[in-house]
Amino acid sequence: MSQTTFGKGHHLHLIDGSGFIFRAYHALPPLTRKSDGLPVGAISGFCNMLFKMVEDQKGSDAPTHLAVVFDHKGKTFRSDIYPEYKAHRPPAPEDLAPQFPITRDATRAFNLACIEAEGFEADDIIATLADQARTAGARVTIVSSDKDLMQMVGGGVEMYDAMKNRRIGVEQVEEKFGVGPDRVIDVQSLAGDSVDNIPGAPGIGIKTAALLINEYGDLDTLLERAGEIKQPKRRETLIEKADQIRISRELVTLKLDTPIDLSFDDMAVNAPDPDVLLPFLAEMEFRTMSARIAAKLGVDAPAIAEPVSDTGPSGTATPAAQLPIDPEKYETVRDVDRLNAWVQKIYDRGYVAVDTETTGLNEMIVDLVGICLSVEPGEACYIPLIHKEGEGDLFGGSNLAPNQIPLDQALDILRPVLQDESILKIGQNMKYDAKIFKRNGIDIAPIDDTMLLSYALHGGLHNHGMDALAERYLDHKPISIKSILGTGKSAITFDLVPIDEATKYAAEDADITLRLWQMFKPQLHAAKVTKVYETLERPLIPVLAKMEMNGIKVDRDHLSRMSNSFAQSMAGLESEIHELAGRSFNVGSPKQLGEILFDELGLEGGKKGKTGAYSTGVDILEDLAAEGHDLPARVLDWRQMSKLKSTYTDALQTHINPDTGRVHTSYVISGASTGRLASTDPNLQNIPIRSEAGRKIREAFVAEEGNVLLALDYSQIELRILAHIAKIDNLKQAFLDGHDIHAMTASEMFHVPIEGMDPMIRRQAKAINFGVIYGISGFGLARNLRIPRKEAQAFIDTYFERFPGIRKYMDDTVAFAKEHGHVETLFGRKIHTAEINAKGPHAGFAKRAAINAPIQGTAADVIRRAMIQMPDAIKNFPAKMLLQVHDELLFEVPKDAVEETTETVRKVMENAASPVVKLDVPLTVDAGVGNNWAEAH
DNA sequence: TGTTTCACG
DNA sequence: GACGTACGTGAAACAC
Repeated sequence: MSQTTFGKGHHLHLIDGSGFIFRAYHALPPLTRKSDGLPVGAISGFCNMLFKMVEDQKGSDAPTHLAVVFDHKGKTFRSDIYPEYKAHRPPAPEDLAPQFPITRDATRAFNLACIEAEGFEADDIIATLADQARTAGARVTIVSSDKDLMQMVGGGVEMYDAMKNRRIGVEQVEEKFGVGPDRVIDVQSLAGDSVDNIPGAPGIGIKTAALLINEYGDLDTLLERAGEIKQPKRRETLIEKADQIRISRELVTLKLDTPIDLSFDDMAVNAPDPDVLLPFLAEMEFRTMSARIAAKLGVDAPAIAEPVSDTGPSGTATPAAQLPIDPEKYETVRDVDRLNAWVQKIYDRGYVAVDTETTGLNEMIVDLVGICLSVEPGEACYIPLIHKEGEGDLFGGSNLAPNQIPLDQALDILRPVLQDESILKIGQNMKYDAKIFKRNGIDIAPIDDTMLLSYALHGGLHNHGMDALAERYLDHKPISIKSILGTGKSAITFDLVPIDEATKYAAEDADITLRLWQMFKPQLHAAKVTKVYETLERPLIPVLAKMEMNGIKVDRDHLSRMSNSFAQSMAGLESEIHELAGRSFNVGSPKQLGEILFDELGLEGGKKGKTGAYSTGVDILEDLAAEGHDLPARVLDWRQMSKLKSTYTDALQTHINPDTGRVHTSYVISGASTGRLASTDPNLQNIPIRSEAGRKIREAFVAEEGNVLLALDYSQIELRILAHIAKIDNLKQAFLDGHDIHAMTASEMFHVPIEGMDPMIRRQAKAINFGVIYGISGFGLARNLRIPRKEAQAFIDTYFERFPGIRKYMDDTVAFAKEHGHVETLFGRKIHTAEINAKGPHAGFAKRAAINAPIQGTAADVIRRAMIQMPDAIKNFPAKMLLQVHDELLFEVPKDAVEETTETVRKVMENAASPVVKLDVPLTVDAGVGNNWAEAH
């Protein structure tokens, strides 16, 4: 490619290299070079991003020119203007600093231009180049998410946020700043920036700034005419702080004349030179990346010394993801001979990745369509079993496609190996496949689950679905199921997919699963989460599978009667509401309701929310109702009925399985970052109980004839765990003595006797106790108790005085999170806290989550342990475990076995923490029995 | 598809 | 006095 003159027709990419590095550092788990322990996580992420940029941009939109721009170390000219500029920035983390210079080497190794300039920030260089390129008539894409660069957008310059995969044009800038790119500087000068320590005008944020600029045209005019502003506070601020605002403008204005010693021709895109790039990657010991990039460049991967570590049970596994993923290479197994050959491969290897394909997502209903296997990366097969083809007959049935092994015959061949104790079966979300196999007469065991491996390793960092894992850890985007099945009404089921196409999709899943397993399994030990995975995750799979298949009986008629009654009440309320409003409208629309309440009826309690819509949540409506307004009170009643009807009485009926007559939920083991389970389709963990009307819904959950429902729940488990973890002696003692913990708290705080205590006082103490678990704040407590914020803060201060251990626990936990990037439960479960070092409003959020996680997570671990022991503990009883609701287990038991079951289950639950953790407080369990779930509570 | 509201622990 | 805050979930309806 010959470059003569840079300009029209060219496309320049300017990459914010420093931004890339920080994002890579914070987004990825720490990684060190095996040979000498050099931290290389950020470098690895940086290289991956560079490579991705180069690879992704090969289309017509490809850059013709590209430069990676870095911040130069040391002070910039902005510090001379304003010494406080970025003065509060902490130094880079210790394990990041040594990686900075190497990222420059990496850039050059990829054959990309690398620019930095002393005394200037990367943003200035980017701005200067973008401006010059724009003038020359070229297109420019700035790869960065830094809002300071938004002033450059327009006239052929766009930004691209690589993390969010989002282009930022003039429209997006207007969204963010409320003004066009040409006025961004003005708005920033007024709003300032706490992160960079740009003062701006105190009391004025982006919203107000945009308002002012839009009204007066530009900053100079605004400052000139500041005296005309109506609001006294604003007027004074703008007059008094005019100099400060002008300094802020200097700080936020990017330089368009930064000295740059490269020409555009130096930035022309050229392919990397394998002889330069691969030795660099080898030096970094990036094994997987070297292999992948070598493959892309069409050369052999360099040899890198194998680290001394076990890669799996056989110890001879191919390193994960070394081969490119090529769906064309997978085999379709169509006859018994080939299937037997695969079984032999499995025995030779000792483990196999397995994936089932079905006609849908509901494991209790769907049919098994096919099975995929993989024993080695890149080598996988699909065994189609009941694929259909042709037009089908008049009854909607279709003909079985030819050349498929009959279902039963295939299962008979696979059964021995799938049940073989010496063969490990690996799956992604194995609970699903285990249930499918169980319904087809196969008890698959032993098993490993890549979803749960990832959960144990990376809990809190990201979700653990296969697509996310493949993209993040294998840098591969799997074929989407939507592209195979279509969407919406025209979607088909998997048995209707042509077998050739099905093979590519399905076998790829098994291939990916195997690669993920080869990557994750050896990491458990180093991450110190082997125990977590082996005792809290993996053994839960069969327990939950059994519970879910048990299901719970639901009385359809009861629900149906309630639906009718709710419908009637709602109709009555609706006409009342319309009359009060003076016109008819959709009561279910928060937007319309807000307009009626605040615009048409003129009630107080204005706007909020980022969309600008009125907020009409319970809090607001209750306040209005308390002031004596009828309409909001009626709406609250209507809302409650609408919720109960749509979410429960109506929806639950549709979840009754026609074969079993019962409702089967599905628990997501890796759903909650803390270790809690999540229940879906339907969610049986949020069945109403707090309100009288809602409670009736629990009556529909019933026991089979001759049986009763038995509910056992931990009493105050989170507060007990808090007392233990934070070492609060008087709290511990109260639990040991069996005292009313909220009354005792109130007594300690307000010096009132427990006997004859005012219920209001106890209520407040209770709110504080719960608040502590959630990472208390004056604001939150004030809102919860509906008291002034000052009072709430005073309560909290008193609380911390009386229980100083709590303060220490909170501070220590946040400090631990900041240092390690995660917090831990008493059982060693790690909950990563990626945002903990974030700035701005994010920070408070992350802190509270970090404070809460060890408490909520330890409680979750305890009940997991109880559940895992349960099948063995009750194996001689005719009892069935049906549901888990965070601190409660629900059983279905024949009437005559209730007492012995209760005592056995109670014992297991109360002792579930030991012997691993010896709690200083006893765990106690309350039990209830009844013909339905409401009675059992 | 994202937002709002509300059900639970 | 800038911003927005109790922690963890899932589902349904509305609005775009």
